Amino acid sequence: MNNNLSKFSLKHRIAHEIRKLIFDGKLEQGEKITESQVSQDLGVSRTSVREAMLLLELEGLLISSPYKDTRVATISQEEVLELLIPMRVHIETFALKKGFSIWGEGTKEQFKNILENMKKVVNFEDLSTFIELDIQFHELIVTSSEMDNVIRIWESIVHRIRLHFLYQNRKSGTLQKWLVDHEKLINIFVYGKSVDEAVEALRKHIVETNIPDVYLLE
Amino acid sequence: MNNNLSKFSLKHRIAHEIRKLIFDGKLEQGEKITESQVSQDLGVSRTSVREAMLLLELEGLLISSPYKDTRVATISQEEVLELLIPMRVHIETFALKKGFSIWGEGTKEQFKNILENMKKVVNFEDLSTFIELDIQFHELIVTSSEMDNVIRIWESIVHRIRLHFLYQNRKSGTLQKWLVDHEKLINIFVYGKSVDEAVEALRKHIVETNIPDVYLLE
DNA sequence: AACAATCATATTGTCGACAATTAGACAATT
DNA sequence: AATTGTCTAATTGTCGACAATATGATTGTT
Repeated sequence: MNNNLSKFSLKHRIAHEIRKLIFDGKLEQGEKITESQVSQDLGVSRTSVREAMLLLELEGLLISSPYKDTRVATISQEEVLELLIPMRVHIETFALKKGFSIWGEGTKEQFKNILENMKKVVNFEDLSTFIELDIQFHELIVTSSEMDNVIRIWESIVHRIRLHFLYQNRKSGTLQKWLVDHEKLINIFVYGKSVDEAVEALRKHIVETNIPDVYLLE
Repeated sequence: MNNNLSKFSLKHRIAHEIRKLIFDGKLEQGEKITESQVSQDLGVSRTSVREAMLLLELEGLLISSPYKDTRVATISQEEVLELLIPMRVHIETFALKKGFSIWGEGTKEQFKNILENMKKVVNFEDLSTFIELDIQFHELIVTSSEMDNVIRIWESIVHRIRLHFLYQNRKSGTLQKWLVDHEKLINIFVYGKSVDEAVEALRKHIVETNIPDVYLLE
């Protein structure tokens, strides 16, 4: 736990560490995770780990029942495609509607920065980092709406979607396409004038990047 | 904390108690709530109260920032009407689609039981109890889908909607109308054959009971 | 061998104590 | 008078220890 640039409380930093283990594949679906082990590994007390794991449970990343062991969640494709992604679309378009007109130059710069960073990593086919940037991008949409609470709800579903996405291990070569997609979107956000156009573009972006073609045909 | 018919862990029972305080108006919007006070009042340790309050924070019922005091959330009508209720509609209709065809007699009995209980309290104009039954009704829709996780997401938004609803202090005399509404709905659930019909009826029910007429006109 | 009762171990649940941080009262400085 | 610094009280954050529970191994009985 060298991560003491604390701005977040310990439980949040621990939760972040565990999330990273899961997203990096160090912890697999259904694998057991115990409080004391994490506690030892990170050199913090079990109480803090408990609170972190409670957070993760409510994000749907961990599953636990009283006195039984805690495990990394398994993801149901049905749930992700039919429930979580539509909810995510609703949350992010809501945030965009509220935020679009109040964005200052600072926010627009942040969008452009994320895009620049994406361009930097696209050639390395570093999916993990790219996904991290994608999350940053969507998180910015949510937080810049300045609607408190929305970020909380967003977090309660987005990590599960991300996990589903990772387990799909997509074929390589799609990063370039994905980058172009983000570039178009950010241009509409930064230079566009119409909220409705931005909202529609975002909706399309989320659906197309998350739902496999085969599923859309049904 | 006489509530030791434990089937739920202590933190869940404590969270339930605090929720009750809020829904019964004993704790008002923006009012401060401290861990040690609750801990003393209920005769449990602060650790358990902390975990309970973390749950409530993630349900949007409490607000806290590091080392600062914790307070009962204030509710934004905009958020409830434009974000939470549409999300709720999506969650419950999803659950209904998944559950409708697998419901056994037991589930149908439970729906009928809830309706009977509603009939018993309708004449007392006991809004609080009626809302409790309404929650039970909708919770049954969600849990009987047998999709794990859905209940978790549902809980992360429904309590906030309920709070908004309570603060509206509606005029009396509406309970009878509300009962009839539930009766129709449950009949469609129990005796109806078409999922689509049930889904559409549920959607209509949620929107109509939660969104004031004035808002719909816009 | 099959089955049930008992026990051991691993893990989570709960607790009280101490540490860190904040906000407000009060004092010192300009 | 306004500002700045210092103390104090209230509150949240973190910790290690002990209690309760579930699971699987072991033993005993048929």
